[in-house]
Amino acid sequence: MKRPLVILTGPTAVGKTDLSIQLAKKINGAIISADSMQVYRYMDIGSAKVMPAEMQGIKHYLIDEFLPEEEFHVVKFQAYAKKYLNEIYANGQIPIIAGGTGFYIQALLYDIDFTEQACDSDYRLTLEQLAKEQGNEYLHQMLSEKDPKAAQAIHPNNVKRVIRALEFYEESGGEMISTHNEKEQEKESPYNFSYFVLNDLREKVYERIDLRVDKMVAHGLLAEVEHLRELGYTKDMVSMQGLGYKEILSYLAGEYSLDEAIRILKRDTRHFAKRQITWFKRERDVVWLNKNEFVSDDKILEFMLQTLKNKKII
RNA sequence: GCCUGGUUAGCUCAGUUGGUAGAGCAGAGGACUGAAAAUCCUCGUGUCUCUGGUUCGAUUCCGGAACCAGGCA
Repeated sequence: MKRPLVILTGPTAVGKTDLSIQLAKKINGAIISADSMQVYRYMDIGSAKVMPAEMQGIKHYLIDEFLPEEEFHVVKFQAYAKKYLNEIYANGQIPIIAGGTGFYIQALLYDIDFTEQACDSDYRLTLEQLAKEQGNEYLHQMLSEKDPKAAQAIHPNNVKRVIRALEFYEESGGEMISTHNEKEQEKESPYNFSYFVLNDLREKVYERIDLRVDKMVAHGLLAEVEHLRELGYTKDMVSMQGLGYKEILSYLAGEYSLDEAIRILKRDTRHFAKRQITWFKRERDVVWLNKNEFVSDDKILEFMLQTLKNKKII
């Protein structure tokens, strides 16, 4: 018998947080956040983090669990989420994965195999150096010789991904990432799940993003970023590459005006929302919740509950 | 009222020595399996303000009109 799992995701600023809490209250759920930025402490405003006051007594995991200088990534997410999942099942509750990081959700839902590999950062650094000195094509050529399929799939300019493929080959002792991915792609989920994607008309999503950025600024985004800077956090850290942090950091460094920083932040957040939607479109077995097709938020919740009952998740 | 400059893609503007046009931004689509709020790829037909004239042919040259900006009164 597969264990139950509820997923609630969607593009940034559609209203996932509130709905996830409403749902958790109805089904005796506990929430695991699938958000690559809300895991970090001190990053509240810019990440639009769920604050304790909003939680209404619902237990939230993977919020505020890491420091901004720590590296968080899919593999860690998967490991922690699996651990918390067991805890939630043991409590007789239903887990709700809520958050907008599609890659994290995928890793957990299909239990993708990230084989233990020594994180040999020396090799990565060497490759990065090579790319800089010899050019992207050179690195891509290297990949062609080791894993032609991967080379075909990855654009030469996508250096990050070319490096990862080479790294994989090196550290797995000659296994190709392309065949590994093919295998993983065919996996079936070990869970009895419902994958909800909350969405709205594009223009509405964009409007809400613009509004939310203005609110963030009004509520002290600048002070928050200044504080992080004082604590010694810099732009090269993964956490500081989050939307709202990198732009304000650039502004504080004098790279451009505040107005410009805000303009760029809004624009890049819109682009991000679009990418999220693209990701979810590609995922299998997704249930879309288009806000414009419901008369009220209550109806969305009702629909979700019905879907969960039909699938015998609740 | 006069003078000067402008009016070209949703926006900012290039450009065509006369053969119906192209960048940036915005926008759209896509990829993604140990950085994912990251990283990367693809996509540009629009009464070239209107109206006369010259011309085989005008968005491009000439005249007039309208609107916008600045200057002078």
